[in-house]
Amino acid sequence: MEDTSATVGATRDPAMTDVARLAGVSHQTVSRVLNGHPNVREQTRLRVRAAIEELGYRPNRAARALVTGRSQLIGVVAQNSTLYGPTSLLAAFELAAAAQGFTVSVRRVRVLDRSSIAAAVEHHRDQRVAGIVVIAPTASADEALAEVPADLPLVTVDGDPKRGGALVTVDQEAGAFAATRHLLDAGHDTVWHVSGPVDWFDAAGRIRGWQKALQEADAEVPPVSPADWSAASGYRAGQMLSRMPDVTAIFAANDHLALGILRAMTERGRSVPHEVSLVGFDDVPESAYFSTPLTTVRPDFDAVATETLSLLLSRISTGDTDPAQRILTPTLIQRQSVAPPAN
Amino acid sequence: MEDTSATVGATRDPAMTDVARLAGVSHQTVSRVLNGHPNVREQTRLRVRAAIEELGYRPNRAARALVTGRSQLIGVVAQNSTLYGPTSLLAAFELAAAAQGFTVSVRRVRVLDRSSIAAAVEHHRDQRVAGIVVIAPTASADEALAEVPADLPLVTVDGDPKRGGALVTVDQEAGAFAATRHLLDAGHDTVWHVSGPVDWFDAAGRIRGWQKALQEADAEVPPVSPADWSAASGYRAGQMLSRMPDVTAIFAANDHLALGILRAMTERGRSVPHEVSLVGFDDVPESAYFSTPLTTVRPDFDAVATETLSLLLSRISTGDTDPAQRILTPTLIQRQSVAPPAN
DNA sequence: GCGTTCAGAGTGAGCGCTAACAACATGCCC
DNA sequence: GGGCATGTTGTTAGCGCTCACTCTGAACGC
Repeated sequence: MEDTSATVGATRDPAMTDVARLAGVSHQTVSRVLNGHPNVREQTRLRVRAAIEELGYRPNRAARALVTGRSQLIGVVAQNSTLYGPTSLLAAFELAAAAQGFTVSVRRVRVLDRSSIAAAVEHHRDQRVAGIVVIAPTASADEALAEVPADLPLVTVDGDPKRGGALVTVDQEAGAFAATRHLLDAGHDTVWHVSGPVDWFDAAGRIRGWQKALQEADAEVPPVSPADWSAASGYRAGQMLSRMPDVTAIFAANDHLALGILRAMTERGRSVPHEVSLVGFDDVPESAYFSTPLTTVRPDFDAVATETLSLLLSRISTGDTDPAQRILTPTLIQRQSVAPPAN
Repeated sequence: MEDTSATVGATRDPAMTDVARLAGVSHQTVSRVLNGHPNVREQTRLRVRAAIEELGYRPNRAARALVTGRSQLIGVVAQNSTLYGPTSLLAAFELAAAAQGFTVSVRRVRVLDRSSIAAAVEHHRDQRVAGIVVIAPTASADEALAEVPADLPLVTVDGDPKRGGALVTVDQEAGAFAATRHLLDAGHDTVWHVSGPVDWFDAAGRIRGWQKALQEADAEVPPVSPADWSAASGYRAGQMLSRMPDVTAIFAANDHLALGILRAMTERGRSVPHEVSLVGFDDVPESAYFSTPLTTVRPDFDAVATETLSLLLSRISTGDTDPAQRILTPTLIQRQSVAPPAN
């Protein structure tokens, strides 16, 4: 190939006009081919495609974004954490978005406070994203969102179902209800709960579902043991609970808490499930291999991700802004950490 | 299509000329203020800033990118997984990049094969990213990278240290050596190894470090038990090892494998650490709460992330393309899963 | 025959910005 | 005062695209 392009490296990338010249058409025709417009003769289309191929032409997105005012960019605001749920969700979302031809730009915030979230959203607006997804699992995150102008498609994940706007989340309450109900059904008089941080909607929802199941069964509602999501805090809560002989069933707000509880129980010689039954939440892949395989509740993070994307894309294309909620029900996964009470 | 936008703001976003008009200067002066050029009178600068504030003006990045040919975008290619290491790394990288004013666009690939990676890299080139980071932990990923044109700053993470190019990774060999050495020091005759998938460089490096420690100690080198990174596969490998009475020490290629092994040992009534000692790798936050708190090796993912970013940024600004490797040494975290052999 | 339609092209403007240069005032030297 | 550097600002020309046009010729109806 010793033709016109013989000059070395420093030449600029080929532009649409270069393709047009090579194909013997106008730049507009190249644009039409690229954007799949009708009214281009098949033969012309082929010539253009060949020229594109030959030059290794790639459209300049910046130029397109400049003139159209739109981009194929989706901004995501997420917390800086490696928690299983948000992580799974984000990975699934990125994959799904890529499949739809969208680029995902992720902005992590160190803490979920008003100003950090506002700044992250502002950043995405600066980038002229087509839409924004905010993983807003806490009240503070949610408040920050209330201040965000509604002129940009925005979908909240794991946010407050009671808030307006577009939202996708898991039915925490139903999951917690099922977990608690399962323990009651096994014959326990009541169920104790080690919760996540109470300013998280997920944690609050799980508390509600747990309470509801107890109340409907006329069971005593014991005090909540508050924790964060970590195994360490589960361990600490478990140390307390392990000293209380009447505790025979525990619903932990996630699997890592359950792991910590499991360890505390073992240390104190209380066998799970024979003396204490335990249910977790999330179904992390490891939970089947805990020293007692864990009965837990599995949210479908893939489904949350695809729902989020489809909701966002529909808002991007229609400009819709009215509230829309998609709430997915998790399923109970039964393993070996639940048994009837000993006596 | 109805254009009933939520807000009345049907008028277009303010542009630089609008700011200029309000401030009584030319658009070029606005540009100078925005880009921190010298040679703008303080008074003028203030007037411009006030006008920007008043109009809520935000620069159009697409226009800037179009004219400069540069963007403040970093593309990341990552695998679709929730493995602790890559996840931690990615989160830390996103945070660090944001702090430097860069936007991170993540492209997930379903499998780490040649064509997927090539497509992901192409996608980023289409976006005219300033640089690319590829998390390339397997041979196939690495091969794909060999075909990528070198005209764009690219840093590989977790790739093959023997390959040229810019690379940041953890010294797997040193970590595995330390883990194995620690078990030998405890008095074990030899150490068995449950490895990660052998096409992963991490896994291969850990195997090498383990072997080296054994060889230097003139210990027998038992066959490797191959697994993937999951607790499930660790459990399967553990079932085998638990039946072999002469197995008294195991180095697992990561903590989740160790968890599976732990469970298999427990099922068979072999106590950890009294009958079998066990060391993991990664130091996942839960590993301190396993039924036996796990002695493990901790890579500093934050450091990997910041090293990656600094290496990439330096290449972006200097245009450097010669090989550069940054290899970080992990540290051994001692807990309770290692003890002297029983007899 | 002439007008009408329409597929299949091309032309020109302009999106919002930066870079290069021009223009002008100011201060300073000799 | 002329010449010249220096600081400050304005003017102009694109970057590579899409959009709204215009233009052309063939098909078709009456």
